[in-house]
Amino acid sequence: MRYVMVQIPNTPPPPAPPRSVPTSADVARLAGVSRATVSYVLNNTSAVRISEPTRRRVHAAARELGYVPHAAARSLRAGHSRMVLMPAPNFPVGPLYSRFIAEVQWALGRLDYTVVQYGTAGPHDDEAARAWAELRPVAVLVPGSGLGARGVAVLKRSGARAVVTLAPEPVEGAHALLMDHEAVGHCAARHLYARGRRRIGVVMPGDAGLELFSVPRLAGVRHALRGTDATVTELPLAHDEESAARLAARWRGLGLDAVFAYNDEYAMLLMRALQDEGVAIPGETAVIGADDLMLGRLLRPRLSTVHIELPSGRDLAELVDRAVRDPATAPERHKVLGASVVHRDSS
Amino acid sequence: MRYVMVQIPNTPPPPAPPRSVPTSADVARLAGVSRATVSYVLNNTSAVRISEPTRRRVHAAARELGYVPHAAARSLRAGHSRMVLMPAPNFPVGPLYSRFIAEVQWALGRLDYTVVQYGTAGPHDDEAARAWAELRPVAVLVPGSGLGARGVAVLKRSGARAVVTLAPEPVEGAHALLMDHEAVGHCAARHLYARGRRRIGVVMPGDAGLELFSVPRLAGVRHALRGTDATVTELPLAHDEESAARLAARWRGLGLDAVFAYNDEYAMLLMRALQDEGVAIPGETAVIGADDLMLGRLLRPRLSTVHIELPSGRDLAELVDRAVRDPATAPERHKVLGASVVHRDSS
DNA sequence: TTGAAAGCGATACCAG
DNA sequence: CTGGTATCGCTTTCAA
Repeated sequence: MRYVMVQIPNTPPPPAPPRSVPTSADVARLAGVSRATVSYVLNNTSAVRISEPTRRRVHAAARELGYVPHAAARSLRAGHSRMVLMPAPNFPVGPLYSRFIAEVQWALGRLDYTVVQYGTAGPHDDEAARAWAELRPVAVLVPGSGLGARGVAVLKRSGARAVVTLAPEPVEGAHALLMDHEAVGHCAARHLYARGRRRIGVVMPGDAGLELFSVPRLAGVRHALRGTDATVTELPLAHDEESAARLAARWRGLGLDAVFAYNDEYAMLLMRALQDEGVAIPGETAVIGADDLMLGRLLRPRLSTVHIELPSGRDLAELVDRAVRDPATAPERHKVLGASVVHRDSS
Repeated sequence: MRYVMVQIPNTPPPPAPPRSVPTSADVARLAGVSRATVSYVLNNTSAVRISEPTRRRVHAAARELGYVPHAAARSLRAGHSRMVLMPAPNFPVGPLYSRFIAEVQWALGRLDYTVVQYGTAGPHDDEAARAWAELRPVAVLVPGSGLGARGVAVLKRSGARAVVTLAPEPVEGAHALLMDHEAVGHCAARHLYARGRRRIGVVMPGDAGLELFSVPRLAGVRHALRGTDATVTELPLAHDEESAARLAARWRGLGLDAVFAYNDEYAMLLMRALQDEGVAIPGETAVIGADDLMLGRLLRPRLSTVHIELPSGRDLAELVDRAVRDPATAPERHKVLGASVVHRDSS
């Protein structure tokens, strides 16, 4: 059963034929002054003093016409804009990440930048970079790691004074906020090892786009356990019940005594399937998630997790601002991901 | 403990001094042709035939300089753009909604529109509308209900050929996708009533921005139960454990035999608190959520929920396209929210 | 087939 | 204090 776009009858008559969009010339005409004067008045230009009556007439005319300046024309003339371009991430974003993004936007707004989300970051950002560059943003903030040195060069050549990537690996020529997801896996693995677990599973989510994080997390696990007697087993898992049930059904055969479930959502999915299968948690198998979501505290047993700390939006905004003001400085590299275990009852 | 912006040393030397941004004039000069010819070649203008050797020279020059056209200049000249502006929603979006948004973007992209997210929709959209209008979008897609007739007028006067709102209530002059959240509450209430429940609680989330949905959902519940012997009790609830525990502690005193928990996340929160308090579900109290998230199926008892159906992104994109092509038509109003109960074990 | 030139809307210099 | 005017980068007639 689908309910889609059921049109309901509407009353209002077709609107009046649209007048053409008013320009500063229209305002000038109506106010009986020149376009220059209009510009001075509406921008409060301090270098020039305009008489009060004139100002009034200009403002009145602008209001009457519903005049709104044309951003493109303005920035064309000015030769620059304060637009920060941020392509939408192409991976499913959790509450953590989306809060971070919102914070960044807000902080950049405070610094008088205009944040614009255009298009989607993805595996082919070097091509997409051309499209982004057409907008002549003063800075570009790219989540994920689809952008290479070529893309950065395109953006810089077309006037971007700062390119910042948010990804596990830095990119030549761009500032980098290094989201070190290895640390997450490292943390989780050390915790499980310390609790006496030796045969450790690592969930690899099926969700497209998540490899960006899951692969480094796995690497972190491997790294933490190198040289110990522990084993690491990859466990592909799609985000649905059937997949979880299948995995749980062959669980005992795997002989694992612990699992790092990628994040809290996958942990919940897997934990439920294991419990349905009669696997005792944490007795038979310890489970740890990541992201420290609310839902982990609501599960029974309460879910152990890796708490992830992202930088404040303000910090990132200030990095962008610094870079814009002084584009000549070498790209900064910041490690911005803090990971720490929150031990609860599932491990 | 906070890990924030730990700078790590970096090797690369400061980049070469940035040349100024190449324009089509530079390309023309390098190719030894006029700017007009450059434009013809790069835009594949069919009205004019350019010799193959010339085309080659132009393309080569463009590539060598890393030329990227200036979108603002182009649309200034053209007198219009294909930008669809979509302010980001100012309420916390669930997976349902964000998938819808992504779909819309994709579908509009297919129709050759450029979707740009700029700023945030909010309670003061009539003021924000001015800022949006500066970008001269050909269409504006506004989630939430902060935009009034005034804001719509501003946008239209500055050239927007279509304004579409996604909200419970229509706005004068704008096309409307009516998200009828009353239907959600209505559905839930009828279900609970049919299952013999009479003293019905309705969770009102504390999350800012959610009143947009919670108020209509409550109204839907009230409406469904009007004229029956059932009672409706509002239950304010913040999205944290303490708040849930407090509510659960006074639960028996409330004497409710059912609760519509706003959505699945709040339902999970409340259900856990009730279970911790020893309240039997569904025996003593029935619980129903909304949004039909995965997590509902993972809870025990499995969570009953209201499944919500949003229109396809393609449909919305086509509405926008229609409106842009023929702005004279009266605003369309569409009911776009389908609601149906998914009965599981919690009710 | 190519080039010269007008003009989109806003701003900032320089005269008056 | 205010008005003419050149200019930003690009497209598109109109002529050659």
